Amino acid sequence: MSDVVEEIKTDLEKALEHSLQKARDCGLIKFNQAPEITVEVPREKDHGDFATNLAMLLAKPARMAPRRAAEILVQNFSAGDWVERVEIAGPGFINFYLKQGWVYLALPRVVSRGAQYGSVDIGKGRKVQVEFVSANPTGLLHMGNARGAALGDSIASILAFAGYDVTREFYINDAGNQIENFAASLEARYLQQAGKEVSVPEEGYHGEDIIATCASFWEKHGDSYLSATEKERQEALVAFALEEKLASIKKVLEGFGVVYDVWFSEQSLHDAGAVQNTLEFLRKKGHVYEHDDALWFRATDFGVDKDEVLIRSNGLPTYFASDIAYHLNKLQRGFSWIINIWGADHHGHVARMKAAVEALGYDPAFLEVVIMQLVRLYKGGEIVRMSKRSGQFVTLEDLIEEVGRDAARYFFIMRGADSHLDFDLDLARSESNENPVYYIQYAHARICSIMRQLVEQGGQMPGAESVDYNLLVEEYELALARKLADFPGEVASAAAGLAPQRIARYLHELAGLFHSFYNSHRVIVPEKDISAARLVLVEATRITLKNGLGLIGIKAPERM
RNA sequence: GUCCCAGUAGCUCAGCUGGAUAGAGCAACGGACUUCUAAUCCGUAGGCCGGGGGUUCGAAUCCCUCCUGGGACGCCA
Repeated sequence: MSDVVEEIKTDLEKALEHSLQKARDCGLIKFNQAPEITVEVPREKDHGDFATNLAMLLAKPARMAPRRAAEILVQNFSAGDWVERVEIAGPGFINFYLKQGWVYLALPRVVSRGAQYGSVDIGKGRKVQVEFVSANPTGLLHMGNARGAALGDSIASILAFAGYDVTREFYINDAGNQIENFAASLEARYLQQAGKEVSVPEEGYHGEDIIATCASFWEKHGDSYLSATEKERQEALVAFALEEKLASIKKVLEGFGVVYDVWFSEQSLHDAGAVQNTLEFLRKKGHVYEHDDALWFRATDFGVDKDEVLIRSNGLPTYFASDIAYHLNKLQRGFSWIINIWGADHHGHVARMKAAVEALGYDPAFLEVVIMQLVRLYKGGEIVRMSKRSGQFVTLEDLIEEVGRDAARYFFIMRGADSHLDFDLDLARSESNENPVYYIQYAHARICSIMRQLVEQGGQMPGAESVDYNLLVEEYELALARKLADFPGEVASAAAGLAPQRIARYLHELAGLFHSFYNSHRVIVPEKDISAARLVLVEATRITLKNGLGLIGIKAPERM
């Protein structure tokens, strides 16, 4: 247990429970059912270190004025080691004021847990899968994919740190309609390469990357596929292009700090007969029907407003059909929490997919879809228009090139998934005080600099257990230590809410407290004892900053 | 028309599983480098939390309704 805040909360809750029981036994207070006892950290510092609203919750069942209930509770309250005084305030809050040193309980724990500080076990090893990006392997990664990558990867890291058994997965849409389209586009470019007058289909892929792909195909195979059948030619082109595209996507994502555990091919589901088997299963369960030569899923049975086509009248299964097979596959692999990160343009798909999960005989709550709102790119104060048709858009690769991996990742996760993101390229690129990423990294670099200074002066890091923390009495020292103690709780909240932006905000606040401290006090001072205590304080800060930055995939530089 | 997301300081947004006096960054203004990194700090100013109703001891937070902006509503994915 490294969460000092949680420990004290629990202790206080237990003490309150005893107090309540005692008061009831003495007949001072009467009620049928005890309200839930919770201790919270008040927003206002003046309201103590911890507080409870128990007396107010008690007012109704005990038929008693809340302040009176509070008085009884306080009179029967036996304080633990750290409680200095208890006060009743406002409408009936009970505020607990702790002895100053309690915040320093966290420091030796941070140091001893090191890279593990902040990890919690709310997951208890539960198997969770996070599927994200899953971009069409027919093109380049765009800003939407980039946001999905940053969000999905950070969520996965946070869940892993919170005790879940996490699998990161990329679903490769290498089957269906868009592959037909892809094939036709590739073929057109190939034939153009051979000097023929062919145009890329209207609905095809017009990007320049396709031309480049065809050029490398031409280099390898020359005109040997001119005489082949259309089918052979297209298959060869598609196989070649998919391999090249996937390798490139993988490489770019790795450059963005995103590494997957599983790359799952949609085509493999068709090859294994999984799509057919899934449809057969649904048919047996009576969830499908035929209409207008197509096969439909009766989503309306599960409260969805429209049914959905599984097999088109031309005999080809829809994307939805293979997606159901894919989700069945996920469930069969033992994931009891499946998180999909989807763009807002797919939100209509959510209810249907949940209905499908239910139709398959699983709890639809197993499936959680994080819908992220779209990204608008700004440059020079104006929106940068992205258009697939013209092949003109900013790719993830361009973005990393232009603003750097760390700034890009920070900007994508500093807002909640459900808020529309205006990505200001100029701001992200600026290496100035306008850029919050550097603010956090700078705090880390500054601490590293202190450590270098320490070594240069022949000093060394004191043992965290041997330090007298009571020497840390300055306001900034207390605030910093208090903030460090919050980290495990922040990780738990971020995991529960799938909210990496909480980590970003936390780190920004932590860095801010450090900078304030740094500007008012020196760490390495002639008084050895104070120096030792401060060294542990900043070392604990460094560890926490590094761990937190790791969760959102941002580097913690030692120098800047 | 139906559904989803958003509406909080001049700008971009936190806070939204209900708590006490609503926060941060940027922008504005005034200060701080002979010191372990000034990519920093200190201070000032800035608000009918879109409008209206309701639930509650208590609402930015929950419910209803209206307004505004974005998105989705295909035998595309």
